[in-house]
Amino acid sequence: MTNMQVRVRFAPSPTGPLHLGGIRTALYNFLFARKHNGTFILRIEDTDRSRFVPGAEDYIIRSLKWCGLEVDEGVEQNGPYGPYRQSERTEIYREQIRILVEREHAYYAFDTPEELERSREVFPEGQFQYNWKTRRNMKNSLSISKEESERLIEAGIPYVIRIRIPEDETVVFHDLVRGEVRIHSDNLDDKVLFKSDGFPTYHLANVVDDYLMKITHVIRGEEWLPSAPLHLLLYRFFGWESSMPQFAHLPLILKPDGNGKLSKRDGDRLGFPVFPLEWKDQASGEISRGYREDGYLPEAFINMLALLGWNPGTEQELFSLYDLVDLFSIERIGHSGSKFDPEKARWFNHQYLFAKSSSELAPYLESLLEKNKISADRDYLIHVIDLIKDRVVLTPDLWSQSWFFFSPPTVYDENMKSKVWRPETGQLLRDFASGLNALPDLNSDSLHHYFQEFTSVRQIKTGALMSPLRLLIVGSGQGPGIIEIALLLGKAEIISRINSGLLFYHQLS
RNA sequence: GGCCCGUUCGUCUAGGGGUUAGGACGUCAGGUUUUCAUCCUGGUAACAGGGGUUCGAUUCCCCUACGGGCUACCA
Repeated sequence: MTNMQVRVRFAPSPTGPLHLGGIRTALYNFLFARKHNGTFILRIEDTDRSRFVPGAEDYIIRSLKWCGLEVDEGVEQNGPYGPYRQSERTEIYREQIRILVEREHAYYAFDTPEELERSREVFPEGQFQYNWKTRRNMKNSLSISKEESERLIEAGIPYVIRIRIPEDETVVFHDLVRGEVRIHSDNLDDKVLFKSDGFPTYHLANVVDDYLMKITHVIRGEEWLPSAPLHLLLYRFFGWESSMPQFAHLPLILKPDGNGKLSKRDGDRLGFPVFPLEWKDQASGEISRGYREDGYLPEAFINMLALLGWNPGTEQELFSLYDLVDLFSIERIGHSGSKFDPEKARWFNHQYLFAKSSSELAPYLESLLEKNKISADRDYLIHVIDLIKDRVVLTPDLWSQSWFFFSPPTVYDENMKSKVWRPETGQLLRDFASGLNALPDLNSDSLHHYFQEFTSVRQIKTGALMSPLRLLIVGSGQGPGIIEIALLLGKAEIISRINSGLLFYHQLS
C-alpha cells in the first residue's frame, strides 16, 4: 500500500438528501484518503432517471463542504478522469458492455416485465433466479438464435443486457473489514447490467468507473456486500483483476430503538435530524430538519459520526478532523451495525460548544438576536456568553438561555412564585431596591457586600431575598448567579424590573 | 423462503485463553451552585444459549437462537 497512490471515491445517487449513514461513508473515505496522502473523489451515480431528484446533487456537495470533507476530484472540481457524473459517461458504458457481450460474458434479454413477473410466480415466493438453470427458458440471446435476436434488436424491441454468471463456482474475496467472504455462483443472478433505457445499472457503471478512475479502495455500506462477488466477476470478465480495488464494507447505522436501518422516518418519529442540512422536498414541500439548522457544529457532528462504528482503541472521545485523519484505520472499523444515539450527539455538541471561546460564539448569538430584532454591544454579548456558555447544548440555546439579558420578563413562573413568595416579600424587595439605588458604585464587591448586609440586618436567609429577586428579574428560577446577572444588567434596569414585577403582582392581588 | 454478515452494560464501545471485564452516553445517589443547568464524586449495569477444544473459555471451533443486509430494467 505504501507505493500505491490511494484513490477512493464517495459515490452517492442524487435521489434525495444524503443522510447520516451517507455522510459517515463519505467521512471514512475522506479519512482514508487523507491518511494515505491519497485522492478523495466525488462521483455522482445518476443512472436511474426515474429517481433523479433536482437539487440533490447540489445538496450532497454543500453537505460535504459543511462537514469539512474537501473533495479532490469530482463534478465541481473536475479532474483527469472525468466526467464525474455517470449520466455523462453513457458512451463509455455502451462500449464496455459491447466488449462483454462479444466475449459472451453478457447477453441480450428480451423478457418483458410482465413475462418476468409470470416466471417469478411459478416459483415459491422469492425463489426465482435468472441464472443458468432458468435462462434457457427465458427469452434471450442464449435461448433463441443469433438471427432472431438480431432481428428483435433491429426491430427496436426493448432489451436489457444481463451478465452470464458461471455455473458451480465459488467466488472468494477478501474484505478489509470482514476478512474472507465466499459465495457460490449459483446464488448469484444474471443481473441486468444495461437497462432498456440505454443506461447502465449500478453494477456495470460502478465497476467500469472504479477501474477507469483508478480507484484503489472501495469503502461503502454493507448493503453492497452481497453483490460484491458479482462485481468481482465483472472485473474478471473485463480482464481487470490485477488492478481490482480492495473492498471494505461498512456496518450500517441502525434505528435508535427497535430494529432496522436508520431512516428519515425515525428522525421524525423520535425528534432528531437525520440529514446534515435542512432539505425541502420539491414535490411535497415538506421540510426535513438538518443538523446545521438545529444548532450542531460540524466538528461535533463529524466527531460523533466517526465514532459510530470506528474507534481508535484508546479512551479518547474528542477528535478534530485532523486527529481523525491521523488515527483512522480500516482495521479498527467494527463488524456489527450501530444503533444511532441522538443523546450522545447532543453531548458531543455540548463539548464542542463549551470548548469555544465566548467571542467565537458571539456571532451565533448575534444572528439569533437579529431574528428577535435586538441589537447589542459586542462586549456585552461576550459577557453574557461567559455567563451562560456552560448551559448551551445547541446554538439556539445561546438565545433561550440569555434572552433576559436583553429584555425584561413579560411573564412570571407561577410555580416559582408560590414557592418563594411570602407576604412580606413585596416590602422586602421595595427596600432592597431603594437601598440599591442609594449605592454609589456597583461592582462585584459592593454588590456582594450589599446583599450580605441587607440579609444579615434583617436576619433573613439569602434565599428569601435572592429567589424572589430572581423571579422578578428573570421571570423564573433559572439562569446564572443573580449577582452576576445584576452586575451585567446594571442598577437602573434591576430597579426597573423590581418595580414592574411588584406592580404586576400588585395588580393581580 | 434462499444467500451473506453480525452478536460484550439500555446505547456507542475497549479487551481478549487465567482481568475486580475498562471507558463514554444515559440513568440513579451525594456534593458544589441561595435557583436551574454545568461541574465533581460515587453507584447501577454486559460477554445470547448449548456443545466442543483446553488444566482453564467471554476470548478458538461447531450448532441453535436472535439481529441486520441483499434477494428490481434502485442505488
